[in-house]
Amino acid sequence: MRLEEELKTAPIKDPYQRMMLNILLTNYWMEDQMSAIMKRYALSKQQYNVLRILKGQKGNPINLSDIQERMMHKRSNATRLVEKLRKKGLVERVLCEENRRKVEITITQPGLELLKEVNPEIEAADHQLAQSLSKEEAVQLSDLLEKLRS
Amino acid sequence: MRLEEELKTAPIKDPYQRMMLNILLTNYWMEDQMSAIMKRYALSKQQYNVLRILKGQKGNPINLSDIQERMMHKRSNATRLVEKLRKKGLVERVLCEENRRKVEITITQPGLELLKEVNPEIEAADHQLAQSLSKEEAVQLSDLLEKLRS
DNA sequence: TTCAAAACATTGTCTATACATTTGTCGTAG
DNA sequence: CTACGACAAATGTATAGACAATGTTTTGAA
Repeated sequence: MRLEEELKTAPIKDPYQRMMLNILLTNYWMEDQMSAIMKRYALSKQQYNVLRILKGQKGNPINLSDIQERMMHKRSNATRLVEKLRKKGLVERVLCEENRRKVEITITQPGLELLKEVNPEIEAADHQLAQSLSKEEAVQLSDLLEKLRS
Repeated sequence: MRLEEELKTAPIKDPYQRMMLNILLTNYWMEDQMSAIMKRYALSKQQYNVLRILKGQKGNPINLSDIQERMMHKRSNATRLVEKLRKKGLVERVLCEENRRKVEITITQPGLELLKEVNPEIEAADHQLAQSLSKEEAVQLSDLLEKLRS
């Protein structure tokens, strides 16, 4: 949907500024949809993000600062995020013995099972949201975004 | 920059999910940069957003629910946002006499002057951030995003 | 005419985020 | 061996955001 129409604003002439606003708006649009799913599982998007990172570890523990590095929102507080996941029994914290400054985090069985439930829904939502684009267009969009960030 | 490299994750095969993550990541990347500018003017991104909407009104007042409708973050709290801007003297609130449920908001002279200072910086930042894309690519990216949201 | 519903805005509360500071641990130069 | 800087995590605090509940004013149908 056309940016100006959606924001009910006058035409934005500068193509770069228009692109930036389009990215912001699309992001909000996506988060709107996604948060509906997350909410049903009582996960914030950051919590889901962390769980996915842990799953990507395939059983290997990872410490807090490495989690933080892999999160999108670098500024959010990994300690408290993980603590919330721990209280729900989705992750485990173990003090690292070799280097006691570090804390190793692993996903638990219940955490894995939760992901097994949530992931297909997310994937379905991704497809549903993206239904107006072909696969080729999706690839093209990724390419442009990656070029933008380069 | 390649998504997987940036998130230090295994290859994401599904092109739609990859695109979605790319949008999220690009958005974070942009907000990171933008918030640096906003902070120097002590404006949150939503506050800036509201000021821009008001400026787009060209002096005509607009009420709170119309502001909310034009904001990207529909869920944020227009009352409190505007109240913060009012405390800084950037906007004015007048109770609408014809329909006393409404409150009319207008941008003040200091508000306009602040925008006159901030906008060029934002525009410059937009261009600087987007320097790796041609104008044509920026247009193409906007088109794809708008098609995605259609 | 009246009153229930709708429209607008405000307020309250809980959680998330940003940012700075503090605490505990390690490595190493002197 | 020890003092200091760097590192990793935890904590404190202020602000923003989400969401529900509430308070007014207007509207429109019975």
